[in-house]
Amino acid sequence: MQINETQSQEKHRHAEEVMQSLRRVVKALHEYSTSVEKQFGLTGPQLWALWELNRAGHLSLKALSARMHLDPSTVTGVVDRLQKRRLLVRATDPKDRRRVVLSLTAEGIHLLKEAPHPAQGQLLYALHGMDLEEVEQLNQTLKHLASVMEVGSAEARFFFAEG
Amino acid sequence: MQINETQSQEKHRHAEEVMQSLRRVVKALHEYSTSVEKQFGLTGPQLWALWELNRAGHLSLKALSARMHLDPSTVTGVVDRLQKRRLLVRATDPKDRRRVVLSLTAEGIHLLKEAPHPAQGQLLYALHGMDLEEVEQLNQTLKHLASVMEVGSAEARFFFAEG
DNA sequence: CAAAATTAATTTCGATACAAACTATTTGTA
DNA sequence: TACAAATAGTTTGTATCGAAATTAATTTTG
Repeated sequence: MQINETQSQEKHRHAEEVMQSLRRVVKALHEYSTSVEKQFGLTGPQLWALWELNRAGHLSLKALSARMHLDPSTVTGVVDRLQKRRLLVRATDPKDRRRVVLSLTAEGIHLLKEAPHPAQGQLLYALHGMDLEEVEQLNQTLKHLASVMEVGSAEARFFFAEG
Repeated sequence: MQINETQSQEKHRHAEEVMQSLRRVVKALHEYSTSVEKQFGLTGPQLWALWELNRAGHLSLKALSARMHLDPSTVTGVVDRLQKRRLLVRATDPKDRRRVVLSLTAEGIHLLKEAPHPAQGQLLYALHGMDLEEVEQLNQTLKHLASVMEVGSAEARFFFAEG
């Protein structure tokens, strides 16, 4: 098991660096997000919510939060702020009165046309400066990483001890 | 410029998926973090701060926030909570009385010995299930991405319009 | 059909995260 | 040396984020 031992240690080292990089990427995204906020008055998540809503036509709050991979309680807050600015409306679904159906207002649609893509210009810009091959690789590997991490929620709790 | 046009569009598509993956990864990390919190009473950032402090012996608040890629005002809050739990102490540097020097208490050192690695078991677990080659690739590409994104703060603001 | 379980959304609470404003101290300069 | 500029840390204010508890409506079950 010599090889596996060594590999495990190497992965350990890589994990720390991957963590660092993820932090840096998230921070860069945040910086870009606040610069957009100054121009459009919308934060990243707010813009993202509008975008998903526009793409789908209308969505329940639960459906929206599923698409955004966010907790409903988080999305409630985001929607609150968008509603306050009259960019979307809440309506009760008559078929199921628990459900809240969200749809864009004309104002919301108009604003979206002027706003940047929510996939974050910072990221677009960065990917622009990379080889297509590298971009595809990144996409592929990140997707793999995400799916493995989602599955491994329970197992991971008992894993760190051996690392 | 046919090829470059096509490449740009493809990168655009990839950007959206990369964004999605990043969100999913961050969420998975958070989920792991809260599961650790239940066992050790420490959040991810808190554990991370202790870890960095232990590695360095002692650090000013600014130095700690630099290592963590976090704003000093954020770290102030994290340190507040750690100090309240007597896991570290603040001391004024006599050579420069603006500086606050942080060091672990015996209790903090003791707790660290039982705690998991702050690089997040979830991530370790996931990387464990991937080929070493893929892990190295991911590390490399993410590092590249992070550095390009950090540099491109200003340029990116004017880039999204053309995307 | 009535009680129990489930589901959708919200509220509350605490942590993270940063910008901007502020205090205190140190350094640079005129 | 006195005054301006820079630096370290904190405070304040706002947004994000999720867990846990809550409310209201629907579905399942006994």
